[in-house]
Amino acid sequence: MQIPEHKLIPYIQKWVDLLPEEEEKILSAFEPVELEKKKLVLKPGEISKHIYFIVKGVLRSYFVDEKGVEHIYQIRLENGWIGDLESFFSQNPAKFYIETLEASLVLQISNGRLEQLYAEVPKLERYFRILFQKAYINALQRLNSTMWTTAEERYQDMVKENCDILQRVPQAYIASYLGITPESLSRIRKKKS
Amino acid sequence: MQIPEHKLIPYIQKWVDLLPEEEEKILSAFEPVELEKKKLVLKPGEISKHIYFIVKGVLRSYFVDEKGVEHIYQIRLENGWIGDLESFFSQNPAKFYIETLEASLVLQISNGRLEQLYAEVPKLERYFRILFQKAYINALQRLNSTMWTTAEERYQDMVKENCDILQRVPQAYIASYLGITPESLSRIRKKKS
DNA sequence: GCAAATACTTGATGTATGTTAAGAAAGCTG
DNA sequence: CAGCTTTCTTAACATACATCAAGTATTTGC
Repeated sequence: MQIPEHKLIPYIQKWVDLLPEEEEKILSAFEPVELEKKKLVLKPGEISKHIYFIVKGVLRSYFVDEKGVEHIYQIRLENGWIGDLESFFSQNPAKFYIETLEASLVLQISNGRLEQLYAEVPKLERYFRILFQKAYINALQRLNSTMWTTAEERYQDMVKENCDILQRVPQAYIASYLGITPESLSRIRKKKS
Repeated sequence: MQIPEHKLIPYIQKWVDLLPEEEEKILSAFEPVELEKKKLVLKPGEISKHIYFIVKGVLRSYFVDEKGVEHIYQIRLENGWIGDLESFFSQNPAKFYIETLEASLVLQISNGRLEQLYAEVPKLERYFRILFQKAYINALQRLNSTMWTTAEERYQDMVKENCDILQRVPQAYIASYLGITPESLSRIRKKKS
């Protein structure tokens, strides 16, 4: 399959300069995959084989608690990465589902191939170091706001940032992502207007 | 100052193999600093100059909200890293305080020196890539438990893990770290016994 | 070893958000 | 566009945790 147009390389170049041959090596390590809407690419108990760079579409990761309630912990759009990192890097059974919310196109890479790629293009360690650094800082900020602000403030922040997610995913998913019930989010939205 | 005994190198070697000369380069980049108890090493508004590897002692990072309430978001012990990463890496004004809770000994490194060290010892990119990867996975787990379990469960989990923090820091700090008030933690503890 | 400061506990009451249940609105599909 | 399904809203009531206020225990400094 011809790799469709995407921004993987520009997004890496934001942080590290690549030689043409390095770009080549990176591109050939990723495999494009088209996914229909509502497609599960990972289920709890499986060993996560891939992480995914999203070229087009929306994916979420979530788990289901003992009562059968879904809890979404990530929603990612174009040019974002998604995966169950714990399972992918440690090759332990996954704890999460990963699923498309729209028909999507992703570039996937396996754990083994990524390790090989690190050896071929050491600069990539730097790229992923910076990526995880930023992801970590982000996760801590989200943790702070979850612990120390109301759901209402968290929702208003999302609105203020004009977050694309709001336009693209059902409200119940946004509620779960914010850590509240759909009923609560509905009430919050009512209050504002 | 002679560098006191510490486990920085063994902790790095857990993830990457170092040549003797690489160990040398790393060691010479870090500066040991002794800190008294309750010493602030960073205040909001300052640009964070260093990150710290803790040889001995306990440090916390926290912020103070508009009402003057402290919110602790990290407590770190021996062989852990602490810093305001956002400020350190972006050289933006810090949002957090960082403070010792005991007399402590840390190894500090500046942003510029760390970049230089990455150039001298590229393997370090790999070490920090893995470190941030794990920190990120951890932060997401903490986020999950904060959103979707009760404070009581979170506290009991800490007890079950036999977390060293419980023995070493005042209860009010643990409450804040768990995202609740000291009064609530006191009641949770009462219930159990 | 005593006073003062700090840390922890307890109780009464308030509030944000959850739960349950039902109905209204919107989106799909033939 | 009719009917079915999914999503969203609304209301009454429940609950975990916060807040405020006071009292008790523990630590610290002289």
